[in-house]
Amino acid sequence: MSKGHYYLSLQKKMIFSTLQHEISAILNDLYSAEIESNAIKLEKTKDDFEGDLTLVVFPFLRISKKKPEQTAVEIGAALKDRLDSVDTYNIIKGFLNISFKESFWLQSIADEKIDSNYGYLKSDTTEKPIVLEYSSPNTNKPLHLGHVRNNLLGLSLAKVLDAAGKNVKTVNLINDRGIHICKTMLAWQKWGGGETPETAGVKGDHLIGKYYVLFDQKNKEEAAGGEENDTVLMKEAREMLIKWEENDAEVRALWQKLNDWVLAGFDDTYKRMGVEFNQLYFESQTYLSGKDIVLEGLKNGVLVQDEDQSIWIDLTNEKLDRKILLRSDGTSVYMTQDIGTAAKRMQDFNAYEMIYVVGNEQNYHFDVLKKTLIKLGFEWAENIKHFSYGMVELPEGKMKSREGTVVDADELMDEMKNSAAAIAKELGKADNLSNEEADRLYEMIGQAALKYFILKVDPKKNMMFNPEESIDFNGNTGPFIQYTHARINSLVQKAEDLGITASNWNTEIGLHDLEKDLLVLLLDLPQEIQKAADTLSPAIIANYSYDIAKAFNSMYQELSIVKEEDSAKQQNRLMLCKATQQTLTNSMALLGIELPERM
RNA sequence: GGUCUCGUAGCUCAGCUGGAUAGAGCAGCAGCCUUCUAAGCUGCGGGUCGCAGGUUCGAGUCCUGCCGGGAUCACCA
Repeated sequence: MSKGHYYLSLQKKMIFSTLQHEISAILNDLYSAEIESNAIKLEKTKDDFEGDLTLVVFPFLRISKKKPEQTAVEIGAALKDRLDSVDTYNIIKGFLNISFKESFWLQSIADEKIDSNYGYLKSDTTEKPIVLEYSSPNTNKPLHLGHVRNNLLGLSLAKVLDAAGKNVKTVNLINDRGIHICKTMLAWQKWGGGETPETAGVKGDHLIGKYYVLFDQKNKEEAAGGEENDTVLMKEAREMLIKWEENDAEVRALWQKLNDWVLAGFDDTYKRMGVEFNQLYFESQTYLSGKDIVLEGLKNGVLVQDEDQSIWIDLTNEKLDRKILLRSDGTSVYMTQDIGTAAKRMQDFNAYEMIYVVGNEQNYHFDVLKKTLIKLGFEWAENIKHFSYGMVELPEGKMKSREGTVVDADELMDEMKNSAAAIAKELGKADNLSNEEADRLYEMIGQAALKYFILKVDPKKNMMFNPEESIDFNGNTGPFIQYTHARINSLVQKAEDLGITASNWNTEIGLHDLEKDLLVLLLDLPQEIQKAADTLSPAIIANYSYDIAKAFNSMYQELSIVKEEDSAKQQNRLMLCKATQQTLTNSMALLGIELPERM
């Protein structure tokens, strides 16, 4: 299913399928062998060799019964004979490198409409949606670097899937209840002195985070090295939780007030990152769900009950373990809740597929969840996908809230912005900008730096976040791509000022190698989006964008537009610049990154 | 201990699902701004792809074993 041709854009598809078809016919002609045309593999020719596409002939030696070189010569000659678009070919060992005519490439890009929709498929909203859950924070502390990776991945995945023509719905399940909230409530009540985000002058989530830490400190003091669960404070917190569950008016009011502060704080952070959801779920409303399903499963004999009345699923035959679903006292656990919310969400959206963006430390949990749901008879659970991403590590090791090594999301974004401002001032980039324009620009650059730094890494892998490297805006970074865009913008502007305009490609003239490299790359956007959607990897888009920026800058360095004397060439070059600008805009938008006109 | 996962240049990462001489960025060194933005471009140095076997025309990529790092295996969430 994931054959090479599967990912291709219309243009590339035509090139590939035509070639495959012709090669298949040639093999039949020359060696009377029947080979399915889509079984013929073509790949991009490596940079070190001349050519556009390469056919590896080794697999055909069995049917040609000839040496690799000779087989390649025969196929190459026949191909040139049959296809007008083929310019030349060369053979190195068993590799047949095929070059197309420049006019063919120019015609290919002329046939693509490179506008703000280039590369994007229209989403079919009548299709059953893919429901994408991400973020899913606890309301007892502000968002940190780990959440940032989650949020950025979720944000980008939603855009990538949408661009690939999927109907995507995003949801956020907010963990707003439980013992951790009661701890902060208690701490605020005891030592807060009525402090609010307004009086304290801090965001609500940060204020609450302070009390969560304070509770921990006070509790440690009380325990004095002993059992931290046996303190009076912990007892009070547990009592508060019980009151909460009993709907005690006073406790509920306090809980509501503090949660609202936190959620308002999250909203600011989300807005700044560009994170949005189609629907929010709150655990305070869903935490009881799942129980009915479990009891039903027990009745059906899918689940087992121990002597102490606790209910379990036995997955030892699935290479997993036994897992508890209802405690002996009849209360539910995390898994129970997840079973319930999955079923609810399935109903709410009539989902085709449900994707959970959750860190890889929960691989086992989702394995169990999925298999349990399937055993319980929910066929749709086959379409549950745990998008498991790696942890973010710091140079000094893992983030530990107790050791104060947690990187706060808001502070991080501020630092990125400040770095952008400092560098811009040093380089004199902002001299002609108003204060507001400059401020917007620094924010845009800071965001790009952070987002790109995190999204360019394969999501499955653990990644290292080095603060010093993250504020380096040279090389393979978001600001580098933004800079490329700003350069093009300025260039196009300049050309227009000089009366140089272009709205069509001249397909019958020559192309410089540097122009052709860029042009061919631009034609890849649709297939890169498909690939990113299929593999759920924004990193593919990031690396592709970088390749474009690099190819452009190389060309920019060598070839001038305003000085070009051949006006047909000049127009093509201008067209190429505009196409590059648009392609970069479209690809970076999938990462939630905006590109400035100037910088 | 069981299961999963990762190991590519000094550092951070790519490597198109098995193809050619393994590539970028950062860091280091050397060049390029009176000419479209030098947050740029060009070049140099830097590798036993953790180790050992296997599969085949061909392995960084697939299989097995070992070494090393990480995660997970709660009547926590």
